Amino acid sequence: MRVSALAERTGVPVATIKYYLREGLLPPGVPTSRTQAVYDESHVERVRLVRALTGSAGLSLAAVHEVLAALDDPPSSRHGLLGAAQRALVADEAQQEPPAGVAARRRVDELVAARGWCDDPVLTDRLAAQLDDAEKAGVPVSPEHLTVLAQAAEQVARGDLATVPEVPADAMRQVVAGTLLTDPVLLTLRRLAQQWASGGAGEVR
Amino acid sequence: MRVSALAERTGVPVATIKYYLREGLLPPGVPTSRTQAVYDESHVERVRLVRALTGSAGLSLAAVHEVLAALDDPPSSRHGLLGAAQRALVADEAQQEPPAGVAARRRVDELVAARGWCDDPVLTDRLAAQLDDAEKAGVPVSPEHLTVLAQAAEQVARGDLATVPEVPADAMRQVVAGTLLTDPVLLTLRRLAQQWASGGAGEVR
DNA sequence: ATTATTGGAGAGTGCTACTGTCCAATGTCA
DNA sequence: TGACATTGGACAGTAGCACTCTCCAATAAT
Repeated sequence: MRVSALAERTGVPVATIKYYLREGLLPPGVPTSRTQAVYDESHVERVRLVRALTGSAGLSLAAVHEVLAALDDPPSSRHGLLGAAQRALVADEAQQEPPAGVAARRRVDELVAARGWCDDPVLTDRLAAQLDDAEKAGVPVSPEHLTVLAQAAEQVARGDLATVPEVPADAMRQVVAGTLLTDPVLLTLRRLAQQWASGGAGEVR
Repeated sequence: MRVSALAERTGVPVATIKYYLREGLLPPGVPTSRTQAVYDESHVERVRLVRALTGSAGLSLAAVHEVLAALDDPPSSRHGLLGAAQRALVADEAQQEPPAGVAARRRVDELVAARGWCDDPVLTDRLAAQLDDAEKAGVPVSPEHLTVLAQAAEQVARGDLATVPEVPADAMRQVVAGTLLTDPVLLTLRRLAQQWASGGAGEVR
């Protein structure tokens, strides 16, 4: 398969594929001469993955790059696999957060302790900053509301882990790409469920 | 309060506030002369809301504009309020989705029917497109997984509605801004819960 | 009277994700 | 064999977004 065929299979313009190759998002094809190379199914999948991650998942190409690096270097043991997957997920858009208030920090620490979660500093910092943001915007998150969200998150997480296959490389793909791609799904479901919970069909126009 | 004071109160540069004024994200202050106007607390809140929505919630300024328009025009009756809030939420980033496969469409229809949800065409279309995206990326969402997500979404939605105050304007703010700002919170909680569900502290570095 | 600030307007910036153009080397088909 | 299309590689150009800068005459503060 040459570039034009790859472009046709994926629906992505040749110019864009060349760009992805240059940026290292796509491994080079196998050269058959000085000005020719062939691509295979793995390239098709990779392009589709990139498109899905930048599309509905909304990642930047830089974030996609990190995710792909993690997927290409899966730990051989099953132990530590989820840790690696987590690191890839957590780093996906590591915006440096401002300090985050002390009050928010304490609430997060209490939540983590109450639920018996482990205290990942990156994630808890981020969470504290997000709660701070909401508070500053005049829409504070009540402890009860936060608890409900946390319970739902646990339910989701259990469901996520139930789908993980045995093979490490597949497991990585499933956890990392699966989580990133179902993030928007979860948010859409939330809106649908809000309509349902608010009394349903009558409200919708 | 003049611009410089507003800037100091919110931590946003004067130039940016001028920009927001120009773009209509911030209502003009009350002019006291030809080259002077005063701003009040509502302006401070508005700036903070805009920053929160573009920050952790990740909305574009165009999306923020739509959300603010909805907040500034709350329906007087409690009936239809949630409908209006929903419309604002749903339109927040109305990327026009490609057709979305027939299979995905049917799965969504079945899910909506099974759970007794109402069939908002915009949301169900979006959901179908997202499932399609995941499938094309090689990370299909199993029916069981989707069901788990839907159940969690219902739980979240019930919690969301429990926090809604009586006053329509406040209710709008709470539902619309609250949902948008807790979207990222929910996703962060999901990652924390995944670490917890995967065996916890041992996995984390 | 002097200095700082204001609203308003327009131009300029930096970043991201492409997109277009050009090239000589190579492949494809007549 | 020749005409034409395609390829990899390099670089410049573009569009959109969210600011940011500069300028201005008219105030406001001291």
